[in-house]
Amino acid sequence: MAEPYYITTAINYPNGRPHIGHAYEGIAADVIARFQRLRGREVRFQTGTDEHGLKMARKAEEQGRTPRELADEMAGYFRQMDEKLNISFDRFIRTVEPDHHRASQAIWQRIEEAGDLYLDRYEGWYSVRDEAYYDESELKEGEGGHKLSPQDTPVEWTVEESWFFRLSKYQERLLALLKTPGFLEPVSRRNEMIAFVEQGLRDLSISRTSFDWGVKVPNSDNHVMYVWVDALTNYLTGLGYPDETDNMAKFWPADLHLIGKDIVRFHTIYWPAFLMSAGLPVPKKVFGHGFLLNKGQKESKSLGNVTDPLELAERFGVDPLRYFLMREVAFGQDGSYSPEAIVTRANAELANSFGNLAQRTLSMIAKNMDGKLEAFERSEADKALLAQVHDACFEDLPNEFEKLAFSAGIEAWIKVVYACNQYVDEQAPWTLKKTDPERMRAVLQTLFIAIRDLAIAIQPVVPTKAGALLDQIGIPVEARDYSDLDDDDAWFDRHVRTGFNVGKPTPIFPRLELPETVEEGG
RNA sequence: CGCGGGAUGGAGCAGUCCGGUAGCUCGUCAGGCUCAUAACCUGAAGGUCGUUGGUUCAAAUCCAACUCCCGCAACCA
Repeated sequence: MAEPYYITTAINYPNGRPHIGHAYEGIAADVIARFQRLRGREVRFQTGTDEHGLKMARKAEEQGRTPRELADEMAGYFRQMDEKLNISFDRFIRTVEPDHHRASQAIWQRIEEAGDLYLDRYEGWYSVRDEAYYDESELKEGEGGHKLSPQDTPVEWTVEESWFFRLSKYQERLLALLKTPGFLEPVSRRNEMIAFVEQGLRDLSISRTSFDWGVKVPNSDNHVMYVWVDALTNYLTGLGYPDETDNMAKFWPADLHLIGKDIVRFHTIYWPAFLMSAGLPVPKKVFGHGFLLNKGQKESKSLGNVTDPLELAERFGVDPLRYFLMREVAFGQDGSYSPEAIVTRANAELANSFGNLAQRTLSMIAKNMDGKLEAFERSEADKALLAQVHDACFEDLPNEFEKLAFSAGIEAWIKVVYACNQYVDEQAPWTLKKTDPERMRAVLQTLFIAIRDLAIAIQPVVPTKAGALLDQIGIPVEARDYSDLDDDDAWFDRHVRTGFNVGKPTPIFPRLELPETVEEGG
């Protein structure tokens, strides 16, 4: 029975179009999902959009339309991006969907039944932008005597009736959870959250009466839920909560919530507390990845350096873009990207090293062996190379990916690609062709085996291209799992027996051109 | 005393948690090969790992202090 694996991205707030950060998170989650599938696990992968809240309501108002109209349009862009980037989600959830309202209300009621809610009046300085209240002592004096939040956002004195969640009650349990190795990664984020909890937790205001674009609080119709209560619940909605579905039994608690570093607090403090209160298990792991910087600068509309991820995918190809993002940046840390960097990385590793390895090998087989494979004797050098390839593909890359160290995993993989090219050079099959054709065939077939392993291993990162290569070398779709890497080349014997023919290859990873540099005007 | 991240050969980074010959890619220079996507392979030059002090037989890695850079208003992972 396949072991289940449930992974989620944060659901995206669609008050603008998707940007590179959304693409990054989606791609990373997709790589994990595909990786776990190749490991033989039964994967459920959920992503989507978080459409409630004041900011959406205001944005819609500005545009003279209903929040729902805005949400429909924007959610469409996000979904379109996911499809374009080959994000293999099982469910794209929208928080406006009826089952989500039902789930949110259900968890609310559980929390209420646990005695963790109370109605109170909330008076305080509220920042619309932050969607948060601040204590008088936290405020700063802005220009003209206006009060500002610690983030320098304007605050207004607001009085409203609000439901409160007894967050303080869970302080000790949360602390224990945060200290559980592996629950929150990377570790730098963990220390931050522990410090936050140790400061002491205050009860959380979790409903609003000032607007109505959200999930209605049960039996309290003038209240809508604080966006985070409803947003976080999406992870349960998709499994059928509150019904006791097969999916709930199989996939909850989630194996991994993949999120940006800015929302770690919501996922590792509020969310577990809500779950504890509702009597549900907490997620096994939360990972807060870093941000992508555009040549070292954060992207922003005001700087005018916002990149449309679809445009990047269009320009460089989906798989090269995916490869770049996973390879270039140490996952968990901030990273930087630029067209130059994408082109350099993709050309050096995908085109020149891996793509060209496949191309030179397959075309020699096609030309010098009529594309036919045969049983062959392996020399020490052949065995050594294949052992190295096997280790990288079957051990190193999977081990690193399991730790979410994508860059390190791909590095192990590309190292062995280099080793293959080195082997080609040392063996010089073009010379063997004249001096020792049998040996030449052994060399080329050794490479053929290596290429198959390499292509299987890299599938999560470049699924389309790896798939195309595997097609070229005749590996059936059902024989491309990681477990197939360990079949003692039974597949190769099959290939020989069935008389598989290697056709004239076409390059899988063409070199990319650097687009005309557009000089910014002075 | 706001919070956090960073400082490693020309550029971009890994290594720092669990001290022990400083590693990768790009670039540069020299050479090899010609099967292949003007691709591939080999070798070389180039770093007192931000500063100062401490712990240690030994510090990029641990401790203390300091300097500089970048995020933390909006759009926004």
